[in-house]
Amino acid sequence: MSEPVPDPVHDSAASTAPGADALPTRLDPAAIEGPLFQRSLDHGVFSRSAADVLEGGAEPYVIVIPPPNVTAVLHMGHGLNNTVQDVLVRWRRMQGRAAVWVPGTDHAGIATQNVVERKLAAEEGKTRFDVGRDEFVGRVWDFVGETGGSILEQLKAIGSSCDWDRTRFTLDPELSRAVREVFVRLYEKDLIYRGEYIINWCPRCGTALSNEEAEGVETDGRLHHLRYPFSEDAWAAAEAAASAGASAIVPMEGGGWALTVSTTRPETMLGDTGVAVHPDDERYLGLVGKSIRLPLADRRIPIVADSWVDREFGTGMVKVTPAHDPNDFEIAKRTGLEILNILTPEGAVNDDAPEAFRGLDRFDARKDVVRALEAAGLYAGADNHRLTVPHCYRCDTVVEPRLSEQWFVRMKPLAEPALAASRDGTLRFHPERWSKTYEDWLDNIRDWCISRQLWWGHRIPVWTCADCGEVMCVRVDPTSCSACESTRLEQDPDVLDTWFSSWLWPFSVFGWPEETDDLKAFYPGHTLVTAPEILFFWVARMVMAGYEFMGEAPFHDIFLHGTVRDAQGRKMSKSLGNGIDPLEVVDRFGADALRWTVLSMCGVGTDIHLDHEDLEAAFSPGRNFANKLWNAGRFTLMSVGEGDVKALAQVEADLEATDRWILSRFQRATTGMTDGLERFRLHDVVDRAHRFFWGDFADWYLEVVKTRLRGEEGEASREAARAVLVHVFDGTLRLLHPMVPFVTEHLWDRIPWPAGETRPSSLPEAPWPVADPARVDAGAEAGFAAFQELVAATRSLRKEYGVGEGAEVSVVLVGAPEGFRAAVEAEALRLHQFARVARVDFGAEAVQGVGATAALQNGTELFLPLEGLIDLDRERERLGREIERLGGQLKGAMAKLANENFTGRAPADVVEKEREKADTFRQQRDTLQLKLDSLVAESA
RNA sequence: GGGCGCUUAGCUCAGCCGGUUCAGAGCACCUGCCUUACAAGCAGGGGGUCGGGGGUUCGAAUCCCUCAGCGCCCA
Repeated sequence: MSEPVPDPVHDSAASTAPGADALPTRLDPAAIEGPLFQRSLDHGVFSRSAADVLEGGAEPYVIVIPPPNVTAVLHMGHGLNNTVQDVLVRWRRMQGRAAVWVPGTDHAGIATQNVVERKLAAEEGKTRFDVGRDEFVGRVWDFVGETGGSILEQLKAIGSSCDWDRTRFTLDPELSRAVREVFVRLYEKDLIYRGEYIINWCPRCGTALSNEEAEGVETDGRLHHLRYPFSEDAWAAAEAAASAGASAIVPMEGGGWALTVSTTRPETMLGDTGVAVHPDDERYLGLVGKSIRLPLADRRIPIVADSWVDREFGTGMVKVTPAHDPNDFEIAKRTGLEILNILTPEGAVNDDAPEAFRGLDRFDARKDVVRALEAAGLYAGADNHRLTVPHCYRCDTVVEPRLSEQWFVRMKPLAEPALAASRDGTLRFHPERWSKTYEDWLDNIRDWCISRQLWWGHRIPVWTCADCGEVMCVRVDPTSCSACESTRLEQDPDVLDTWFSSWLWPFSVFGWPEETDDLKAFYPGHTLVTAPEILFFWVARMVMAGYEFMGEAPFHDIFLHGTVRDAQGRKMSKSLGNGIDPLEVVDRFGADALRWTVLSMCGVGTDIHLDHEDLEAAFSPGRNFANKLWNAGRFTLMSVGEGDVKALAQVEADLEATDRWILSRFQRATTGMTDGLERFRLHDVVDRAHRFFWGDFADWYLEVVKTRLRGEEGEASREAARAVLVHVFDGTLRLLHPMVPFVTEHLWDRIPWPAGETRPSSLPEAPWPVADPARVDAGAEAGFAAFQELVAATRSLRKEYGVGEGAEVSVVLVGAPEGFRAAVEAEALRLHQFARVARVDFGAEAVQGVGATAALQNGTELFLPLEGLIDLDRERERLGREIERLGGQLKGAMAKLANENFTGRAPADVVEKEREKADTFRQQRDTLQLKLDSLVAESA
């Protein structure tokens, strides 16, 4: 059930009398959020055109969304990421910027293909090869058409104010054209090349991966020691080496000698084509050039020297498997060793290996090889060994290093400007420390393997002529060979890494390579918001692409937020089942609650812990805040009432001290929050908002004006209070709107407006407050702080001695400074309201009699006569404790002031402050000491 | 092995360039309140020698060194 959303400005038929009419006592987010969001969409509040910038002169503010996978389901990581972006965008929009937040999705090659392959297997028992490439790709499109992009709808539920008309998909024709253009340009510049190298291969996905996609996982493994017998011609050299102390060389039982090599992957020995030692390793010098007989395979392989070998590791001799290890591959290239691939693409032993092992999965082969070596007396045991094993980042299968022909991007030239941008401050990371990680990666950049043996993605635009072998990389599909005009052309079957399209996102979404108005208006963008996990995958590469194709960085501020974890600190994941569904949170607590909760935990560089088993505990702070705001709004609207409200300027003369106080506090909140947003300190922003709205506005100001609003203090006072209330509440809603957009907008719609003042079209379009220095009133703040202290001290004493909350008391203030006395007299009514003080007396000397005493900061003795209620011993004890505490403070301050080093070296204002502190401590202590003395005297 | 970060109240975290009554918030806890905006609330309260040690300084939770524990990234 949703109540109709009044729309005083856009909808001429709407009620012309906004107000608190029948707001329920509790906020019902489900009733307001959907309709409000729809209204903003209907009025195009989130949309900006290039003309706004190019013709209207608006200053742009651009964020491109980290595109979620097209098949993804919204999780809390998205919830956090998009809340942060939305806060920034809504804030800048209110500041008058042409704010454009571009949404969209990523085709996610491997992930999406996996989903459809599994579906195909489950529903029809078929593989993609059974249905064929065209049919399969068609089915992926069908699947994406049905469920793809639903994550974008889910983003709307949390209030994401994207420019939804600009929604893009990395496989859209325009974006695909950008990918193709980039490929051809880089190819023409010789920055893309094809070559045979060891790449990371996922046997389950059946494709190459980039280095970044192979995630190292620390694993407890075994380091196996294998014995390779020397060929007969090497026995003499082996014996010499052994007697020279080479412990890795041992005599064989049946005669002859063997060496020892160590490996964590024994099955790879089937593909060994050599053994390497360090050229400077004197132990093995005589062996280089000799050969061994590779067990099981019964091949003769040479011993070579290569300086890559680490003399200290293991025996200092390493087996060389060029087709299955990147370092070994390099050794082989340098030393001319043969390259022998012994694994199939699925990770099983192939027919180039000894027959006994063919067809075995790599892990079974590992066991069998060990067994066979054992049987041959060539296994020398194993040690426990901790190692890092690469896993496929999509399916977690152990990645196999594999020799294969793939396409690569030469990264070094692209990395240079991206590196310089960080070093010279063009790019600013928040938190700053990530710049180091970014720079380190770019500094040690390696070429990027971009081809994937998949069907879902951008197909590599390279054709080979079957007749003459000509290779063509072209922007438009060729029909005949450019060299021999043959029409027998074959396109490279592979597709490109998904990141090869997302690295273009900041400009491809605006129509590049066309020179569009959008591109002119909205490139470069401003802020990128993401998690550190994709710093290399995406952020660094976007910067590179930005410089290469647009000549400048795609954004300048990079905000990296933490990871959402469960209560035990584990990353939320499907497999652990510890995830939180943001939509469930929205249903139960509202989008505002979700947003506020997440933001309040968004400390700089910290992860966010949420208990998936107790959503109530996790999200109640946000819900409670939104509800508090709701109720403060209800009260404000009800007490301001229906009649005309004056503008602040009209009640200037009638402003009271508390009005000046809240206005001053509001200026400080505005300054603080704006500053926090500029510095990406969202936790601070939330904290300041909370302190101002709840601590100042709701707890004190709303209470203070109650009697005035009821007209108990005259019409002028009432009108001033109403004007201030409306003014400050309007400003408060504006300050809070980026964080909690729904509850603020619902309330703001109902605020009465002073006649003659222009009302903004809607809260999302209302100008962000700018602090007015003229309204900062230190005197009013100090005065009200003293009043608050008096109230708190009185309440505390009342509680301490169990005075019932309803019971009235009188207080005596002894030694009150003149200004304070006047202020207290002026606020007598409020003192009654806050602390049930029925009567205040002022005295010059300590009052005799039974009661409780506290010393205020200005030295005033607060005395609460409590005849019959007070326990004198308790009061003496309490005063003693207080005196002792103050004495300690005083002693500390005095010691500092007595220290010439302090008075001489510390800044004058610090010394002065210390002097004031000492005076205050002394005054407070003396006040209480006098009181204690009199109590002691009395009981004596 | 290299790099980055963390360790502050029972829990999650603030505390930015060293100096606001010997450290703050939320949650949790204790006590009292359904006071006509709000019990998703109000009022009051307990709880921390800021991981250990050393140093710089007039002054350190804050800067430096070191040790211990934890986490992340890269090889």
